[in-house]
Amino acid sequence: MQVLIMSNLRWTRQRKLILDALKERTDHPTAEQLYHELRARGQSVSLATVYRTLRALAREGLLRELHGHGPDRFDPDTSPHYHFRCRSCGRVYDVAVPYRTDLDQVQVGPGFVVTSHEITWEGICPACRGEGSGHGKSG
Amino acid sequence: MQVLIMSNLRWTRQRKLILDALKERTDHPTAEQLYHELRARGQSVSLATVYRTLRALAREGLLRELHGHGPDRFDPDTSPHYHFRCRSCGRVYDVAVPYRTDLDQVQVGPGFVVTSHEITWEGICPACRGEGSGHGKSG
DNA sequence: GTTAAAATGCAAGTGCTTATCATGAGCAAT
DNA sequence: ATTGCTCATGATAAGCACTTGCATTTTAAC
Ligand SMILES: [Mn+2]
Ligand SMILES: [Mn+2]
Ligand SMILES: [Zn+2]
Ligand SMILES: [Zn+2]
Repeated sequence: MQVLIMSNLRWTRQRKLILDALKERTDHPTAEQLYHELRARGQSVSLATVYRTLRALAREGLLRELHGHGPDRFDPDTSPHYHFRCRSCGRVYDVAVPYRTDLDQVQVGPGFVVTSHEITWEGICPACRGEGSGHGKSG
Repeated sequence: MQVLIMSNLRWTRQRKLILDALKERTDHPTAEQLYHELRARGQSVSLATVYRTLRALAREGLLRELHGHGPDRFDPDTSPHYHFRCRSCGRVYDVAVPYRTDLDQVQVGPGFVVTSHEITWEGICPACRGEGSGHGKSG
């Protein structure tokens, strides 16, 4: 199945594996988490390739990169939506608040060109609430 | 002059210098930028101390840390407000959009505790618009 | 001034990510 | 199916952005 029709990327075994593994998840994993997931399944992929692939697929618009506190995370959902970040475990969750198109029209100031906006909530996630005093890093 | 009345931090020469240097700026500098600024003024401060001081003062609520793409940045303004990040130079600017207190009341989901939110716009800043094809790192 | 606790500078260490480069695999034309 | 060009991968080194350990000051309280 040809998925990279519009791109000039080759559809390799590793890229299939990595993109599939990401699509199975809704917790916005880090490159390293994806790497461990694949190894656990007995699939052989190098960490460098995981990073390279994720960046490449992001450039092609097939996934989205999230930056913030700690290592970068990756999102298989490229549609506009917002996030919650747990300041205990770092996990990122989708937030079901409607996307505000009007915020992309905001005039930041003279000479500024706005291309996007994002809203991120911070706090503690359910997984960390029920974890003693929770200073976990599980996610 | 005792500024750290409420805190248990000692008011050292380095901390004065670092906080003053930060307060003079509105571009949310990185630790390294502050470090170079101070050196340029002939003030002797180590990079480790700049980092330690900024983290310590942030913990005390005297300044704010900003995370995102690239190195952490620091903001002398601790009041609630939003930011614009230039994806060319990385500089961060304040955005004069009124703070939405209601967004801190958003129910992310069952078991989630929200402590704050932030909105960040992305795009190109005026400094980078007028820079040829601008792929600068000046900020 | 003495003194105990805390801060600094230097250098080494860590975590995340990218670069290098020899080898292997995808893809299109034979 | 084979060839050949080009791009991708794996292994590992290097790079960047911090962080930490520790001996040596400094601070601030007596
Ligand atoms: Mn998402
Ligand atoms: Mn600000
Ligand atoms: Zn959590
Ligand atoms: Zn800029």
